[in-house]
Amino acid sequence: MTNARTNSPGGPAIRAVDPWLPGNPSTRRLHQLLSNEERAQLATISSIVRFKKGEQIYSQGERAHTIFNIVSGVVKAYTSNATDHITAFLYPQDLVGLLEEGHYANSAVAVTAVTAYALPTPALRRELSKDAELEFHVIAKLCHELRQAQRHALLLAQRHALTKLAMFLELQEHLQTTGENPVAEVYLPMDRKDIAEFVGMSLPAVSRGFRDLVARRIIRIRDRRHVKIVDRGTLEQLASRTSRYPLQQRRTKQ
Amino acid sequence: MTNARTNSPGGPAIRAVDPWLPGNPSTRRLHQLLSNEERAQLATISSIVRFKKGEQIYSQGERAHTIFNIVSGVVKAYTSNATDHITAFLYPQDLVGLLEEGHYANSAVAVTAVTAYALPTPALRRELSKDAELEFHVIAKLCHELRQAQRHALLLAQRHALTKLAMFLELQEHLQTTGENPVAEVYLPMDRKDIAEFVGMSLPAVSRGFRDLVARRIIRIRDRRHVKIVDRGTLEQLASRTSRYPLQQRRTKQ
DNA sequence: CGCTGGCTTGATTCTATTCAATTTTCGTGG
DNA sequence: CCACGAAAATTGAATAGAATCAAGCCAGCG
Repeated sequence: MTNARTNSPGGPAIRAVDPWLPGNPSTRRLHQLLSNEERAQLATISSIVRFKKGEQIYSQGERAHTIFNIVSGVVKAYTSNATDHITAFLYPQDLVGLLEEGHYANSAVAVTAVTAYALPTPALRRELSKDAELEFHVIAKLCHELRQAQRHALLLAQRHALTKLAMFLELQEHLQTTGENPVAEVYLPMDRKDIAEFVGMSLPAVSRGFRDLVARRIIRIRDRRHVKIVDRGTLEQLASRTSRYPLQQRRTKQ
Repeated sequence: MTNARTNSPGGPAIRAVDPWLPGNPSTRRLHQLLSNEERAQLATISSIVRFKKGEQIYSQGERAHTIFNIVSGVVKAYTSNATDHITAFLYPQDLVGLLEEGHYANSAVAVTAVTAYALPTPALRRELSKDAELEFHVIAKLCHELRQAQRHALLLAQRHALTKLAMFLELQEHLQTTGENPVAEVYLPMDRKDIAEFVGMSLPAVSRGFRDLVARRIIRIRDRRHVKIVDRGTLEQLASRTSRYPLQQRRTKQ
């Protein structure tokens, strides 16, 4: 881990859907929540750190002094409790380093080369307590991550390999969509094993899944890490495939 | 929904593990985070609401004006997107009513009779912006819910019915543990179908799962909703059963 | 007392896991 | 730059386990 006490392009940034006031549920837009002033303010207490591909960022249970804010690159967060399980893939403008009583609640590894701001928790706390607006932004981000985790859970609850993979691709695409343009290709920085651990299936099943999606002309694979969605209609249909035992309507008294 | 503008026993309360300063990872204690003053303060902007068993509390996509803080009873949060899927069971001192751009991000139904504080979001925002400490507590609670969601995901990623059920029982037991005493019996307020939707298996599979746990003398079932854990050792072993394809160790450069 | 809804159980089918063998990719050193 | 070796990914065949469909059971309630 390289550590250089430099303030750099703009300062920390947080990307999320604002839970509070705004608009209509279909337009769900990701915003950069911090103002330039806030970013500058946070920059004063943060330092830039770099990690090589595959490098450990922190480990579960370690004393936590730092929260990270990704500038570039991709990080995976995982728990190695029983079966290895990837909790989330984290992209630029995400916060990494969830705490639990002053210790990290999961582990994190750089999937690609990563640049990040390191925010010392005590200084961060101090900064937050000075600025309610800033604190709101953190709350917004946490709500966002919570929803994200719930979508992940929804994915894991699916029973068909293709459904899971379809949802996975849509998730990744969504994460990579900045602003308007709906990226031509989904970029998959992680390897197949990581995907398997994220979607909760075996590695061969992931492999077969991709093969089948290609065979059915739903996606095209340029290269292990670049997937083009050819037939979005069918993909969405797969992703929301409803086939679960008792589809008897649920009652709602009153 | 009965609505009575009364301030009542103590005011809103939040239960969570404090992410920040404290202690050691094994002791992980759930605290009541709000001081009496804070609770009183929140009580002034909140009203008490009651829901009957089975009553809808809010629905996904609705304009959200209110966040709920459970006083007594149990709530289930779910998405009905594709396959029905229960996101979480919520207990007293939890916050319900996750927002996304001013709309509810999921639906909620009372599993038992429920009493809750209704906190109007604008007033809540105002109150929060006046009090940084209070805001910290909300952040702490969100971190807690996030971890909770990740545990749920870990459960869903398991492939064996018994493993899922074992984890489920431990989760519920943990939620019901107040303070020191490790409750004699786990109380399951939800029906088998709810459990099925939470753990991501079919209803018959849940039924068989419980039957097998009983047959193997790991639990005892007094009544549909009261389960006693007899052989905690084996249960934990099941819950952390490691059987997943390529258990080759993962490398970590540097 | 019989009905209803939640729950259990049985038989079959389906799909992903597993184990194993093979191919491809990629990084490294000659 | 190419050749090699190791890691990643793919593929095949057999198996295990849960979903599904369907029938029966039990408890609570009018």
